[in-house]
Amino acid sequence: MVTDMSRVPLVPGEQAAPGAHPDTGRRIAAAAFELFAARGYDGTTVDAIAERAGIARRTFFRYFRSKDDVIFPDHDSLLTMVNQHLIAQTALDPIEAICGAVKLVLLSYLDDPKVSVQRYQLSRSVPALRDRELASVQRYERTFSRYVRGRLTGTLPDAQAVLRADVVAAAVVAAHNAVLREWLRAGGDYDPLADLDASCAWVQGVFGENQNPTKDASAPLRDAGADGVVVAVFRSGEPMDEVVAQISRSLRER
Amino acid sequence: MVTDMSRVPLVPGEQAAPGAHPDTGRRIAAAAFELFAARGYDGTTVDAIAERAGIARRTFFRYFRSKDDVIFPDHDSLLTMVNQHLIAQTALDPIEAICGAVKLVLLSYLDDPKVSVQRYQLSRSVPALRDRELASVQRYERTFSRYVRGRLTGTLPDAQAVLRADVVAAAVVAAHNAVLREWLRAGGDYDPLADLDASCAWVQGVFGENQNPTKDASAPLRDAGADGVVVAVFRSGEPMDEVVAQISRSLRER
DNA sequence: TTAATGATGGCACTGAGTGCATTGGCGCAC
DNA sequence: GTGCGCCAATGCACTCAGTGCCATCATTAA
Repeated sequence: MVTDMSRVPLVPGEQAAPGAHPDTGRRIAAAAFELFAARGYDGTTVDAIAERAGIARRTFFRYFRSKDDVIFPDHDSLLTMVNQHLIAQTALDPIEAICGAVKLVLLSYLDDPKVSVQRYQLSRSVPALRDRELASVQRYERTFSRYVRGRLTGTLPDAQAVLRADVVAAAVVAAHNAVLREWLRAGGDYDPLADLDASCAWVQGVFGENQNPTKDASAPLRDAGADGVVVAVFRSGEPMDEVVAQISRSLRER
Repeated sequence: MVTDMSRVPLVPGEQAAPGAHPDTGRRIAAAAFELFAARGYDGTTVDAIAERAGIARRTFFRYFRSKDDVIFPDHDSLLTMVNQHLIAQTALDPIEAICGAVKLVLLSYLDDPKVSVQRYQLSRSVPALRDRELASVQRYERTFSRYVRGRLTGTLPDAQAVLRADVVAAAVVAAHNAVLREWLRAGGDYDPLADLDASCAWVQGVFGENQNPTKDASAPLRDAGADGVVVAVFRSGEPMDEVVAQISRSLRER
C-alpha cells in the first residue's frame, strides 16, 4: 500500500488507462509525438511507437483505443467538466452559460500551449485527425445545444427551441473555434482570453434581444406541423394591416 | 461507338468511377445498402459487398475510395455546384446567398428521400459514418465562411471578418441541419423547404442589422430588423382570423 | 486478324485493431 | 520462506480495410 495506484487526477497524456504505471500513457504519447513529428502520422506505425516507448504493440492498445487516440487524450473528462459547469448555471442567461463553458475548453488548450500547437499542426495536415477533432467539437456542440434547448423548452414550441438551440450552440462554438484557431496559428504565444470574451459578447449581442425577454412570444408561435407551414417574420413596428396583407397573400399563394 | 461511355451527368450512386459500365457503381451501392440494412455496417465486409454486386473485391475500391464512400457519393459535385452558386451571387446579401446555397444542399437530399433516410439511419448508429458526415458538413461550412469573409473584407478588420464569417456560416449550417434532421427523423415524408426558409429568415433576422443595410428581402418574409422581431409559425390550414388574432395579440403585448 | 487500350480480376502485402491464452512480477496469507 | 492469486504486460494469431502490381479479357482501331 505504498504507492496509490488509484485514479490519478487525469492529466493530459493519461486517459482511460488501466490501473498500472500512471506515466506509461505519457511515455507512449511522448514517443508518438516525436515519431509523428519526424516521420509524419501515416509514416508512423503503432509498432514503431510501441518500440520507441519500450512497450509491446498490444500494450499500446491497452492505453489507447486507436492510433489517433494518442493525440486527443482528455476530451472526455473535459466534456464532463463542461457538463457540470452547465448544470450549475441555471440562473445565468443560457448563452452566457455556454460562453463560460467554451472558456473552460479554451483554458484547457491554454494549459499546455506547446502540445496544443503540435496537435493543431498535425490535425491540419492529416485528414484522419482532422475528422477526429471535428467529432470532438461536435460533442461539445451537442452538449451545448441540449443545454440551451432545456433552458428554452416551455418558452417556445419544440421545433423552434431545437432550431434556436442548435444555432446558438453552433454560433458560440464557431466563435470559440475562430479565437482558438487564430491563437494556434500564431503559435500559441499570446493570451486569447480577451478575444474569446469579445467574441462571446458579440454573439450574445446578436442573439441577446430576441432570445430572453420573449416569454410572451410563446403565444403566437404555433407548433410547426408537418405540412403547409407558413412562417412570417416582421418587425413589430410594422403597420398591422400591412402584416396581415402579407400573410394572407402568402397563404393564398399555396 | 454504339454506347457513349463519356462522363454521365453524375447521378447519385455513380461517382469518381472509371470510365466503364456507368451503372456498376449503382449496383455496388445497392448491394452495400442491402447488406448494411441486413447485417449492419460493421457486420458487412467489402468482400461480401463485392460478392453480392457480382464484382471482385479489387473492383470495389476502383469505384469507391473506401467502404464508407459507398454511402456518401455526391458531396463533391454538390460542393462545386454550391461554389458556383455562391460566386454568381455577388449582388445579394451574403447571408441570403448562403441561405440559397443550403437550400441547394437540402434539395439534393430531397432528390431521393428514401436513400437520404437510409443514410441517416446508418450514420446515426455507426460512428465511422457519423464522422464522415461531419467532415462533409464542415466542408460546406468552410466554403460558406470563405465566401462571407470575402464579402466582408474591407468593411471590417480581418480578425473581425473571420469571426463573423465563421459564426454566420456555422449558424446557417446549423439551421439547415436542424431542418434536415427533423425531416430525416420524420422519415422524409413532408416538404421541409418552408421550414428551411423560416429558419433562414430567422437567422437572417438575427444577424441582419449589424451585418448589412438589408436589401429589403423577398416578399412576405420581411428582413427581421433590429428589435421587436416577431416570428409566427402556423399551419396554412388554420383559420385566418385566428391567425390574425394571435398575431395582433402578440404585437399588442410588447 | 492483330495490336492497343482500358476495365477487371487475382494476388500478395502492409497496417490497424481484437480475442485469447500465457507469462511474470508483486503483494499477501500461511 | 514458500506458495498462491491477482493483474498488467505480452505474444500470437486472426480479421479486415486499403494498396500496388501484374495478368487477363473484351472491345475497338488499324
